[in-house]
Amino acid sequence: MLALHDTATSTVRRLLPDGAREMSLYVCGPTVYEMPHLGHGRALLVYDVLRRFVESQGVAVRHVSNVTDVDDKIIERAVREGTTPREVAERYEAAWWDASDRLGVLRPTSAPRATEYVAVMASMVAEMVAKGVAYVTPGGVYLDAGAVSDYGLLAGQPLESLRSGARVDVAPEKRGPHDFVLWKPSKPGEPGWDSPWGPGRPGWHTECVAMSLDLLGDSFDLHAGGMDLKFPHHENERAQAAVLGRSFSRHWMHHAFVTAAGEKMARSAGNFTTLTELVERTDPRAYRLLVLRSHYRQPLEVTRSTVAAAEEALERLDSLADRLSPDGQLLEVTADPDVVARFRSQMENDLDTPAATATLFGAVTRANAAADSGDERLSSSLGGAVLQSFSHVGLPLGRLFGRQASGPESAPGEEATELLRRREKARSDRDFATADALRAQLAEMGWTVEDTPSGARIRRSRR
RNA sequence: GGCGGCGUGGCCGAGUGGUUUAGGCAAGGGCCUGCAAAGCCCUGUACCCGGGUUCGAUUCCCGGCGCCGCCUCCA
Repeated sequence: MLALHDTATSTVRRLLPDGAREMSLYVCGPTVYEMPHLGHGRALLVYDVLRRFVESQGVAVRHVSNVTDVDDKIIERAVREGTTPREVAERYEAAWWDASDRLGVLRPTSAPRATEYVAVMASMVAEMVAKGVAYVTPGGVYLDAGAVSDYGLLAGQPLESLRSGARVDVAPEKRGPHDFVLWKPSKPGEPGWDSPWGPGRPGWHTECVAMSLDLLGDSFDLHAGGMDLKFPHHENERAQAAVLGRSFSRHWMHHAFVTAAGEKMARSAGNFTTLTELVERTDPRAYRLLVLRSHYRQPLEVTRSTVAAAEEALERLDSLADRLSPDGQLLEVTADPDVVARFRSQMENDLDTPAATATLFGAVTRANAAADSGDERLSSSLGGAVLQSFSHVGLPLGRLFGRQASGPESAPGEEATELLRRREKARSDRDFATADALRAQLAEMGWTVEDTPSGARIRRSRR
């Protein structure tokens, strides 16, 4: 059974009860005011791997992830560009899903937008005001954090030691330093909705509570997001749920960041590479492999060179897949049960994807060795376990799945085919000078030729 | 200032009180090949520094040094 690190208890503990057939998952989604970057890509991949793995074990996943489409940053950008917040949000939401799709990430089962939930959020705020745990000021409606007995659980330290206002001014109307805004007034011209507290918009922390409770129920299995969301965002979500008497998430998962030259990659820091750029430049599966080869709670350095190394590693995997199954059809073989079991138990141990992929790479070597020595049964069962296990975490193997497979460059054109045919002829005539010249010509065109016992094979060269 | 984490061979990245040990990429040697490519085999005496515990520490403890994250919007 899958055990996962839980931020609330700082322990690795079982995620689902025995015999569970369904899992409910809430992942905090993006604020759509800028292009998604590599860090978002890692988030997308980490939770996609989790979801697919759980599903491969026969558990259905209800996966909700929000899109924040009303926010100060969106408004700022719209003002700067002389367009509407709505146009900005639509543009970057489209970019988000496009990048997600290209990474091979499953869409959430629901992806609600903040603007679609304003009424629900407003009534939630009203409920908190009615209960006397929230108060109204000219600068907005605030939740009294003091009303929550265990406020600060996810922060992992005493509240007094938090440096409120150390880096940013505390709003003067706040009664307590940890109080946070539930509803903020809109200035004229900004997006706003009518409310008992005047035209305004909901605070960010209210969004995810409203959506998760509404779509997953009062109590659900897992709430997830980046490390930076632990506090205050997730803490504040908990606070609202607590105050409303809802039990909320049973487990909290937080993943570590992508770093660039050791520093956190962030849109606000400006040190980011766009996800769109990555998936255009490389095989998106390489990024998934890179993510799989590190642990989700450790920072991951993503550079051209680490991505390139992942592409080479992927090449090794694809080669095996093609060797065992040149037509791309998964072989009807018994996947080696030891490899499958080992992979599974490593995955179940807090998603130990580095160990699990190491197991698979070990099986790749053994599968190739078996194939070299003509043991087809062994190589297929080992290789089958590799292909099956990787597919369970969203990584289909074989060059048919590579980026070239879908592009215009995927298949050799007439010219390349003709050169290859002539080279085969020259080789059978033992005219190696001509054969080598033709191979060089193909290399010029970006093709690598491999001679196999069953004839020559051609594939795209790496540059 | 508080809290959390990190420092591993050329690079990325796991892990562990001692036998053989991640794994990938890159590099060198070999096998295979007409030559290659792919594949297989072999090769690196890595664990920030200083103490301590121990028969033995990269792994545990203490003290340094360096780096990063959160406490503000942020995956």
